[in-house]
Amino acid sequence: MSLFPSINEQMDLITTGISEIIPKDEMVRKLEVAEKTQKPLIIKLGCDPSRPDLHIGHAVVLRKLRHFQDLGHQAILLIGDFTAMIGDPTGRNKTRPQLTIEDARVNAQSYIQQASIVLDIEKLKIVNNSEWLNALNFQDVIKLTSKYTVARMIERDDFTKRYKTGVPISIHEFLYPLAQGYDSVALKSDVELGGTDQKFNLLVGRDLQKEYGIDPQVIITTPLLEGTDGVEKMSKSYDNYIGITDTPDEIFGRTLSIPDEMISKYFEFAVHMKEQDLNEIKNGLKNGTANPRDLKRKLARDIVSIYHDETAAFAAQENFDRIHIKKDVPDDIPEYQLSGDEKLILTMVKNKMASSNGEARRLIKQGSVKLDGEKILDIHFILSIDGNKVLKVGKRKFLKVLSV
RNA sequence: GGGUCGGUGGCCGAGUGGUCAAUGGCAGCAGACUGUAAAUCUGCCGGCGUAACGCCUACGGUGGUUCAAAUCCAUCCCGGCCCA
Repeated sequence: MSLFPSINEQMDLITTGISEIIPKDEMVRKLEVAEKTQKPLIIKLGCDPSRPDLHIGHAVVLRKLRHFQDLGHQAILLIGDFTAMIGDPTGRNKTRPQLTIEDARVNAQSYIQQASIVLDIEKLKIVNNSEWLNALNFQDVIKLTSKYTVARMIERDDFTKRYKTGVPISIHEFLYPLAQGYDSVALKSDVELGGTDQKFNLLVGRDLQKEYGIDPQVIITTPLLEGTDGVEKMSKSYDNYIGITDTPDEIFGRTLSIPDEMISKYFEFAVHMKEQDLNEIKNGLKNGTANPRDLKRKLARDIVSIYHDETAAFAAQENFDRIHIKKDVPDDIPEYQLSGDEKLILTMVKNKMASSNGEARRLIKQGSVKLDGEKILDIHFILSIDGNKVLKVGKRKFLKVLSV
């Protein structure tokens, strides 16, 4: 009995939902060796604990790692606690902030917890790269740097750009790809996963393994999912993300806001829909038989279902309809106990419906504040104790004001 | 080490003695519209108290000149580029 499914079956799963696999025949060869020796392959995925908030864009590659777990291989989640102190320059036009090891630790815990929604945490091996990178002495580092040339390093787009436009590049940033590559040496990884933006770093790992006399890793890149704006890659800094830990209402609403052209890409990579169903959707969109609105609602429900469950998905849809279509009040809204007469402005600031008194006034003047459906335009309005009321600010901030 | 240019609000970037809480863009927020939290248009967009208005805090740090400084001077810190 083999530990693994057939090579073909494995390759089918491995090659779905990815961007590139380099080189493909080596992947097959490694699977053959695994089959022969009955030893699982070591699959490495590095994570950067400088940003602990996972979104469904991260989930694309996490799910790929999960695929390898499901095929019986050894998945390793590498926490870049050491490299976080360097700061990954990838895709940046400026130096990334460097973290302290303590920050990195705390973030890593949160990362792992969120990742466990996607991964089989029981079978997952988690390692910190400080384990071996801390142990390197200066001589080791020099040896490591001697394996790579400046010319190859500045080939990288982001470095080239920064160099040309006079944005500073610190020497330590050159060390990041080398450190990440050294991780592959230390782990003797057979495969390393990463987003397409990680291609350079992944390839460095492959090169370094060769230099250190290790069978070089295959690299698999997954596409970067665009954010809800459909343009920039999903990222917290663009505020176009759907967080893994977001509430069902948030996930639902944010998903609906993606541009129509993104629908099938989201089904493919965020939901990992089966090819057959996916084709159906693509065709429906192409020849106009499918309504993008309905597809998007399904997409939103599917995504909520992944990170919560189906019941939550339908509840979120109902809430959404109530607020945006029927312009009604959602189910659970925060409550606030009024203890006496209070200026409306104060209530708004206290309940974080406005960030300052000035903003609260502005909101009132702009006619975005409603009390029990009635527009309040007087910035001096006083909330008094005469029964419970619902305060609405903007489109989706609600507060139940209790007064007894 | 030398030369030179620069450090402005969340970000980018104008401003070079008073009319500057500081043009413009991005982001953010609100309103209208929409199948949508998208797109578009309009408005707002440092803080505090208002009716027009006032006050406080801000233009790398510190100290100065001046009735008056983001703007001038001194000094320090940080960065880019060029030369060595």
